[in-house]
Amino acid sequence: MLDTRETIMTLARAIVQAHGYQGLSFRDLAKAVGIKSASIHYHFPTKADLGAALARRYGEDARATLDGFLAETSDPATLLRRYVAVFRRALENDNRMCMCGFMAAEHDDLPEAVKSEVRAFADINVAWLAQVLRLADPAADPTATEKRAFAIFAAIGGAQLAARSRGDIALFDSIVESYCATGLIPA
Amino acid sequence: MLDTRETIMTLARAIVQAHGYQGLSFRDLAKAVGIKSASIHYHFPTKADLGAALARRYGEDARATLDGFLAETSDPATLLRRYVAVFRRALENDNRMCMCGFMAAEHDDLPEAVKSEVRAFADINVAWLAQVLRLADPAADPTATEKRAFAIFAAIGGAQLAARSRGDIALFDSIVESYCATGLIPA
DNA sequence: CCGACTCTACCTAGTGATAGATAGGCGCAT
DNA sequence: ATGCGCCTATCTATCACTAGGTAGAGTCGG
Repeated sequence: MLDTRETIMTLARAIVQAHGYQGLSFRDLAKAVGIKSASIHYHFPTKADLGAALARRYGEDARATLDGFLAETSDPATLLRRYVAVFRRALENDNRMCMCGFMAAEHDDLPEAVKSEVRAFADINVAWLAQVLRLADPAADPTATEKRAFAIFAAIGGAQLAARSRGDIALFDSIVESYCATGLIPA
Repeated sequence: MLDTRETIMTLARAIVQAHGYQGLSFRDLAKAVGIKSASIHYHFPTKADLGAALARRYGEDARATLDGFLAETSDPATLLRRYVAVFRRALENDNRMCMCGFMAAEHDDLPEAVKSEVRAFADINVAWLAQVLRLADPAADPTATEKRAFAIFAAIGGAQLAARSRGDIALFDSIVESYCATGLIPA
C-alpha cells in the first residue's frame, strides 16, 4: 500500500458511517486494510486518536467541498441544492450516513477529543449555511440567520436518519421537498 | 422487585436512549436492575428479543401518549406543541434521545425483529402527525399531508440529535422555533 | 565500498476485560 | 411436588491494547 495511514482513515470512515464509532473495531478495520490490528496501533496509538483524526479530517473535507461550491457559484438555491446532494450521496453509498451525525447519537460514549471534533464539524456546516443564507437575504438579522442555518443542518440530518432507517432514498428526497415547500430551505 | 420484567424494560429503555442498542449490555443492565445477567436471559432469551420488546413497547407507549393528547384537545397548534415537548423531555432526562432515533442510526447492525419495530414506531408518529395536520387543514391533499408529517418527524429527530451533540436544550428550542417561523411546523 | 547503526512499518503472540449465552441447581410459593 | 424466578459457574468470542521481534531501507563513519 502506498500510504497505509490514508488507507486506514478512508476505510475507517466508511465503517463509522455505517456502524458508528462503537461499531468500529481494530480487527475488522485491519482486515479491510490488509494488515494486522497491531499495525493500526502503530499509526493511531489508541482508538480515541483514530476517532479524533477521523472526525477532524471529515470536517476538513467538508469545508473544502463546501468552499469549492462557493467558488463555482453565488446562487443560494444552487448552493443549497448541492449541499443537500452531499447528504444524499452518503445514503447512495450503501445507505451510509453522515459520520458526525452518527457520532452525535453516540455522544455519551465518545472520548472528549472526538466530541470536540464533532462539534467543530457542526460549526463548519452551520457557518457555511449561514453564509449562503446571507447571500439569499443580506438584510436579514445575523442571529436569526445563524439559527436558521442550524435548523437546516439539523433538519437534513434528521431526513438522512429517517431515510436510512427505511433504506429508502426516495424518502430523503420527499422530506427535503417538504422542507423546500414549507420554506425551511429557501428555493 | 414486584415485576422484574417491567423493571428490566424500563431500565433497558433508559440505557438504549443514552447508549444505543449496541451500548446495551446484559451485565450493566442486570447491575442496574439488581439481579444477575443470567436472569435477564430468563425473561428475554436473547438480546434481539429484548430489543424487539423494547422497541415495540416504545411504540405502544408513544401511541398511548399521543392519543391521550388528541383526547384532550383538537387544536393543532397545541397538539404540535405537546408533540415537540415529548422529544424535549428526552433531552431533559440526562440528554437522552428518542430510542428509535438512536436505533435508526444503528440500523445496519439491528436484528430484523428490532428493525421492523423501529419502522413501526416511525409509522405511528407519522400517522398521528398526519392526523393533526388534517385537523389544521382538512382540505389539503392527503399524500402531501403524509409527506409533510414525515418531514416534521424527521426534522424534530434531527433537532434532538443536534441538541444532544452539544448537550444544549436551548439549541433544540431554537431549532424548533425556526421550524415554526419558516412554516414547517404550522403555528 | 562496507559494516554498524537506526528507523519505519509491519508481524506474532498474548494481556485482561467484556460481550452474549448456557447448564444446572437452589429456594420458595402454590 | 411442580414450576417459577433467580442463582453460580462457565463457555466461547471479541474487544482495545501491548510486548517484543523482524525485514528492509536509509544513514553513517572509516
